Amino acid sequence: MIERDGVEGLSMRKVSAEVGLAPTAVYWHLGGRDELLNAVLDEVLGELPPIRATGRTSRARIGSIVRSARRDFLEGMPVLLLANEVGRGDELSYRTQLALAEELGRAGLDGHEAADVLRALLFVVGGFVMIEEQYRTGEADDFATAGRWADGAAAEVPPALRAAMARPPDADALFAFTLDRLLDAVLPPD
Amino acid sequence: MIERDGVEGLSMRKVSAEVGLAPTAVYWHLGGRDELLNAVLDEVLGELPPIRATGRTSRARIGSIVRSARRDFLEGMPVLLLANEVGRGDELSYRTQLALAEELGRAGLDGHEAADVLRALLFVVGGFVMIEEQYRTGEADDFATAGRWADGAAAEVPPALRAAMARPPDADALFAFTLDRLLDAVLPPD
DNA sequence: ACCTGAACACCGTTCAAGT
DNA sequence: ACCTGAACACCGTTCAAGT
Repeated sequence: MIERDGVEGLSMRKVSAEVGLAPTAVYWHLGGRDELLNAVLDEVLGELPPIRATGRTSRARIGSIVRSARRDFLEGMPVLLLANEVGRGDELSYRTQLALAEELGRAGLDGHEAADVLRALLFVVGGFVMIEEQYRTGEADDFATAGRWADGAAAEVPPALRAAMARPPDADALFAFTLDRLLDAVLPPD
Repeated sequence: MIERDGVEGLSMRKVSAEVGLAPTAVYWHLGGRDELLNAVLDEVLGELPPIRATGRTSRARIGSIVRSARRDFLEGMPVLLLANEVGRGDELSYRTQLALAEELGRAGLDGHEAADVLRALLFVVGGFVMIEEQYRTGEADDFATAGRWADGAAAEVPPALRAAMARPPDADALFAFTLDRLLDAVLPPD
């Protein structure tokens, strides 16, 4: 039901109808909507497959973890939104945190700095995914600022940049670009 | 009302009561909830002050724009959530886009690559802000994975990193770290 | 132990009717 | 042109009552 209509599309009354009970029966079993959502999330979290890095260099392996985290989040958006709604978003990323920590250790990073790198990567993934979801959810005219860039405004801006901003962003390419540059700046050389 | 209770705390019936009319009167004037929200957003967008960069080097100026964008978003979270709800999140960042474009041009970037850099910075800011909001909204036990890091699990991970991950993240420091590294990798030298 | 029905306090929205 | 009242189809939740 959450997969189909999102978290906000799940109602106690619909759930109980699907199960063939009165709405109030669910309250006896679980307590309320919040408890139901948490119970669903518990179930989902228990079934997540382990994360495996691919690649030879540790940079490649770290990149593969981050990329697959993004893919997993994008494919399981309803679950991510559910986790965020009940305030347990970080639990969903725990497996990724572990895999990254292991690989960052192998890359020679440790302590405070390694934690910063790990979290920077995680925040960037999470941020991209949530913004991409905003774009996906919106209508066709969602990319409203494109028109303004195409118009003659912004005289101080170089025209080639203006033209590039008038085209909608390619989220995949933008993510690859950002991740690449960030890894450049954040991993030890070699 | 949105400032106080968030977008989801605004209801047609409360609004109309505040104004001293029947709920249905609002429908005659505006059309519905969606139109009301868009009208509010229009008003807010019209009153935004211009963005001014500070600093001598173009790197400093770009950094200042990005930092003040984050500050503005964090201070005006209800407005950001409103803009996202009605699918106009990018309009809220248009002033920042303009300021960045101008400054990136001055830094010698143009065209496709400049657009990538601009959007990478924007996505990172937006992503951080939205994730920080998730943390702010949650309960005290929200940082649930801290406990797991403190526990003995994750044997493959260096202990100093494990200890660092057991402490909750400092969003300000993490953002400064991420922005600094990203600017290193993304701006032309000098 | 498990379930129901009635009830309360909410929603967004439509529409015929009033002035 | 502007507003109201009644109504419809929803919510989450509580609680006394049933078996």
